[in-house]
Amino acid sequence: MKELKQLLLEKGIKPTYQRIKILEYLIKNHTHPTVDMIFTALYDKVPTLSKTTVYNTLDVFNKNGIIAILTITGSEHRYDHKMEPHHHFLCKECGAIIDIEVKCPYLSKWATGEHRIEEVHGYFKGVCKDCLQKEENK
Amino acid sequence: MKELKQLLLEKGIKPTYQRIKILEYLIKNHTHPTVDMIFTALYDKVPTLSKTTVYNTLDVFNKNGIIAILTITGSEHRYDHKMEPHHHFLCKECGAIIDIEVKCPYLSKWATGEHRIEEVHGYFKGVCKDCLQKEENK
DNA sequence: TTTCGTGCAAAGCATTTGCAAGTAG
DNA sequence: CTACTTGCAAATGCTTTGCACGAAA
Repeated sequence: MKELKQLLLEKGIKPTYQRIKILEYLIKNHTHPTVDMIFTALYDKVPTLSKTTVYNTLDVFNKNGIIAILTITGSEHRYDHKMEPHHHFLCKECGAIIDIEVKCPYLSKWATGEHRIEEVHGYFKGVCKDCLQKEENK
Repeated sequence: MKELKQLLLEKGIKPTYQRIKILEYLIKNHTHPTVDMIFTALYDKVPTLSKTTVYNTLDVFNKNGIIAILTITGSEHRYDHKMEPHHHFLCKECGAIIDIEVKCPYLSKWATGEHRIEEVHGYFKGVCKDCLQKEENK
């Protein structure tokens, strides 16, 4: 908890209670949540929390490079606490978003040499192994 | 024009005037347009056209594998007439979406082996070479 | 006739904006 | 005091849905 406050201060972000709680949630839950998931999960502990504040906070985090925004589903944004560079897999069956390790040296290396690349995204869609398993068991 | 009708028939899609026009637009304009761009561009020639029909048609095309849907911007869907597999680059400056050739054998090869992959997407964000040029000339 | 496609209007959601009140340094 | 943050409410924008009309087989 102490470290989170420190982490925000280092990035020049005022460590308010809401921001610490949202960051804590993102670090503990690598489920690529929506704004609504974050809001609902924290509402118990932070009863005055509003979605606007969640949006504001995520915007600040994103601009400071603490998180990445995924547009994988097409209907809402998903938020991902940045760790090692990796890609994502969306299961069309259950909706889960699963981290996929990147083994290629680096995408930008082979993809382009003329544009200035600032973000590298990659994602896949299909059916996750859990859902495949369930289908087999029917 | 004749070929477009044929192309739709082969896919089992009833070749209505609206559908042919929308397909023609997508083939002639590889600009990854929004629904609104398609609608606005065709409204002159097809005055009775509605956005609902554009949505319906794109949905049919997508389900038949004629087009791909990009969620690169996060605010609206972009539609791409499927050609060779490739990735996309979004310029944060001018909003252009530029095709990026894929030189890696195939992403799914090295990314995962457990989930059933049905779609492979990749995209980059940054500043395109045109906008970089403009900055230099200032 | 029966099915399928079209398109208007309304509804649905995620996100953004305006703004007043609160809080920290 | 001053600047920033919060959060309610309203607005915005993209997409979907309900439904009636119309065209084609």
